Amino acid sequence: MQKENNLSKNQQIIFNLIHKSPEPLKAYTILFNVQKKGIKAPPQVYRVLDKLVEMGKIHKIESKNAFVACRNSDCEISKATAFSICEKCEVVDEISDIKLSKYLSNFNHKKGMKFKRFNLEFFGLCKKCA
Amino acid sequence: MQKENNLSKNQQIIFNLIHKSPEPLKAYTILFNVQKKGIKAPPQVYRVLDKLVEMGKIHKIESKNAFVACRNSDCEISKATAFSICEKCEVVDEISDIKLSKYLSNFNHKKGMKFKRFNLEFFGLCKKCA
DNA sequence: GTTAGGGTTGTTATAATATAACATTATGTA
DNA sequence: TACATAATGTTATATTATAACAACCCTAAC
Ligand SMILES: [Zn+2]
Ligand SMILES: [Zn+2]
Ligand SMILES: [Zn+2]
Ligand SMILES: [Zn+2]
Repeated sequence: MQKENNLSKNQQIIFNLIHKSPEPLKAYTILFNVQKKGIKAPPQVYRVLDKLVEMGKIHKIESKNAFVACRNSDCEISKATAFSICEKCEVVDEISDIKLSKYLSNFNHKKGMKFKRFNLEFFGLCKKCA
Repeated sequence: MQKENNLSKNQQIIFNLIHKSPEPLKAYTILFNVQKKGIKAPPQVYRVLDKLVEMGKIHKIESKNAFVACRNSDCEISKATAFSICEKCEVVDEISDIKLSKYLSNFNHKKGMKFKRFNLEFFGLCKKCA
């Protein structure tokens, strides 16, 4: 089994790349960037991405089909994620706001559905672009 | 200019299809279903989908790349959307909760970003599947 | 040490989602 | 009419993601 924080070779390569990127990375951008390290085909990238998401090391920005490293002590394994996204410069920040997270985690659906997880994406203009 | 609630031919065809569907529809499912009505190519579908989203008549469920009709008086032109998604049966419901909507619309990012729009997706098990 | 199982990797092919680019046709309005 | 704008039609292609199968590397049990 995978020891905590002990990533396999490909996982380490791809996580490093995402972690040091200032912006969300798309799967094929990642592929292009790791081909010199021997990762040659899409399935290799997507497998690692799936695994890293599952571990809470990265998150998928659904509206952009792109991936960012978790900046928030691995987000309880990705159960509660929130992002701000600038519509102009496309900068993405992970929001870590305990109150917001608590509020949403405790939100109860009228229809009695029990939530295990949420993802929230805010859009607007960042300070620089406003 | 487009009069309110006055959709063009293709817009009407595609909106009707989505509106009467009990579940989110994907673009190519829509394409398949409207080919007998003369809409033959992907760009025709995607153009209409973009327009209907812009009008707030439908919403895109980003995590599923699928579209649902707005059940909530057109959601202030899609500025504030929230959905519950069952991870087992995949049923999707639009959440209309004034308090939640107010809370999120008034949420202010620490970094001073001014939000214009948000999308929230909750995941869990619906009553039937729980 | 051998064997069996799980996790990871490598590889080819293909499926599914989405857009570029350009020509044409309708609709509203000056 | 004549112009502008929105909507449509069409071909080709780009982008995102998965299926399917073989090989390899651990480690734990026998
Ligand atoms: Zn996180
Ligand atoms: Zn910006
Ligand atoms: Zn709505
Ligand atoms: Zn269900």
